[in-house]
Amino acid sequence: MTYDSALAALADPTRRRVFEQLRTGPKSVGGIARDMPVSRPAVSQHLRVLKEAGLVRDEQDGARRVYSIDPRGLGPLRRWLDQFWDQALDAFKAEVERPTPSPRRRRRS
Amino acid sequence: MTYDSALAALADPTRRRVFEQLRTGPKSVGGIARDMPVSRPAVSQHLRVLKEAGLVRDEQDGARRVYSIDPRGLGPLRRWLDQFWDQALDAFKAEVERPTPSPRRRRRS
DNA sequence: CACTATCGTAAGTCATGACTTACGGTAAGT
DNA sequence: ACTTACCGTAAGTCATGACTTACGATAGTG
Repeated sequence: MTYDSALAALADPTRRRVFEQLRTGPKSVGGIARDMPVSRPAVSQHLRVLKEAGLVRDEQDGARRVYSIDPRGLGPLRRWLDQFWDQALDAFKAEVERPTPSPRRRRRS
Repeated sequence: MTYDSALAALADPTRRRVFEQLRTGPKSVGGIARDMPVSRPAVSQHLRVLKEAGLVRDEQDGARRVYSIDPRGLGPLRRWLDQFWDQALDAFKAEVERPTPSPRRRRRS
């Protein structure tokens, strides 16, 4: 739900690959696992983490279960990153534009 | 350097807290560790990971070592997130607005 | 020089989590 | 009803990594 669970979920490379497979559209569990080097239960577990992080949604379709990206899931992470980016840029700018080299003592040539 | 190392680096809560402490400006290792529940060597190790991910820079200042955020470090992650955001939204939109199975959709926003 | 402050690294411990196989449960086809 | 396809969960294994303490190296101070 928050940006930290999204970060934790997207940190693992395998899980991120699962997530990226949904970028083109909804997909079933078996369809995802077919293009991956891990077992199907592993994919299920990754999807569980992604779902708990609010990044994907699931929908029953007969015997299959179709997963798709929940676009709102990336919102918090995006906002956190943006805010962070702005503040970091400001601090960096202030650091660069500083006229006098340093208020530190000791500088006797 | 790339978005995956940035994701891995920012996934850990403690390391993210170290990173967030630099948001207000440069800080020394001891200064960071003073506001954290872990030891100073732990902070050093976290800073090492952050540095290898290109998220922070370090500068020697006497006996101290001052760390600051490298604004360019968040670039790849931001770009990846944006691209992902757009594509996911398009796929989601096409999925919702589907009166008939539409073939493809190009970017719009 | 002796002493202190600041920091990085090495080594070892320990919990977390990413896999596997095995199993049970539901839906569709014959 | 039987068989097949699809999927989630449980349990167990094993590597990764986040800590700790101990130590050494360097810079400033008296």
